[in-house]
Amino acid sequence: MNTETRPLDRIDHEILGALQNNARLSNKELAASVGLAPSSCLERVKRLIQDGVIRGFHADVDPAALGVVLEALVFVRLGRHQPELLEGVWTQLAERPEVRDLYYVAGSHDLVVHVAVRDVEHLRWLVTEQISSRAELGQLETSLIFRHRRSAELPDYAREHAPQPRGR
Amino acid sequence: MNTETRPLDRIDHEILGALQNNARLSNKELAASVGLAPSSCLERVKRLIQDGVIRGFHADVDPAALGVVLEALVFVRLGRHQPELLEGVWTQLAERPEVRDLYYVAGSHDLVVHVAVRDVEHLRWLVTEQISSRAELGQLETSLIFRHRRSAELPDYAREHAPQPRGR
DNA sequence: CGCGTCTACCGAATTGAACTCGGATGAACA
DNA sequence: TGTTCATCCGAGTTCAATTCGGTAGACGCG
Repeated sequence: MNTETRPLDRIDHEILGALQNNARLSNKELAASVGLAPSSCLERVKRLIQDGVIRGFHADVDPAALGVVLEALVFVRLGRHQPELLEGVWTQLAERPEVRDLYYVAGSHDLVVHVAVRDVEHLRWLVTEQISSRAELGQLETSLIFRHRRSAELPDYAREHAPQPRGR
Repeated sequence: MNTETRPLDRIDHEILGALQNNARLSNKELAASVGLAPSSCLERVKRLIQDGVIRGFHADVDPAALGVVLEALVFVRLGRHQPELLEGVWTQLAERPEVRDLYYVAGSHDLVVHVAVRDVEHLRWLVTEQISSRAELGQLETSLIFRHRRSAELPDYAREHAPQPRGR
């Protein structure tokens, strides 16, 4: 997606910024905030979704309300660097509900896994039974998360150089 | 928030699950999927927001469309462990637009910072000028992110033990 | 047990937004 | 300077969101 499509203009970037902060903005409000008629604004939003620029809309829920009392980062070093091995581990980890974020990185670790668990025993089980056994002999380190903050909005480096809106 | 409030029942959990995956579900569809009338469903969603269980709704935008060509994890070890020092570093980092996630963790690192940058030079600048200078002489390691996956939905450990819906 | 209260439910009615569509406008290009 | 085309607008229609009055179980208490 997002291939062979017209570059985003200033208004598109404003729409993306607004929807990252509040995905429930009504189309009417959104249109007003970017200076378009509702019909025109709706067209743009649909196009952004269609083109894959907007991947989805998600509610941000308090983990504590769901019984998540513990989160951790698990740093994994794989034994041998076989691309096929990585693919398998990646897929299996990505499917686990406890995994909130999965990073494949360069450097002294290979994988960084952000997990949300029920309690300490659950964490122990997850790390030893589910991760360690698949990580093929690599080093493994688990760090409890004391505090975590996630930003809603991505930086927009393309905004400044965006072309002027077309049309009338 | 979310203090001194009735525990969530089965239907609340279903609502939370649905909205995490698609925050733009119409209230009518949502109501149908959880087996409530639209008016009753709307009441519940409002209450969940009011109680802070739902913290917000966010569009998930493709970073590439915003000119993000590089992401990295920066592992920071602070020099001395003074709570006040941490507070200052935390706040300053959290305010930087490049920072997508900020973790304060136990273990061999203190801070893990997920950043999204324009290019390599931008990353160098961010790490040396903005992070290193504030980290008070700690060790610092930067790992490029080759691949990243984020799950939309949190695991729900409270769901199974949730009380039955009340009312009629 | 029987009563009162309370909470969550529903459904009808109203408001308002979402969405469609025909026509106009200005930019780009030849 | 004429043609093309994407984007815009606004009126009209459809349909969802929201309000509100009334009801039915659950619960606590006498």
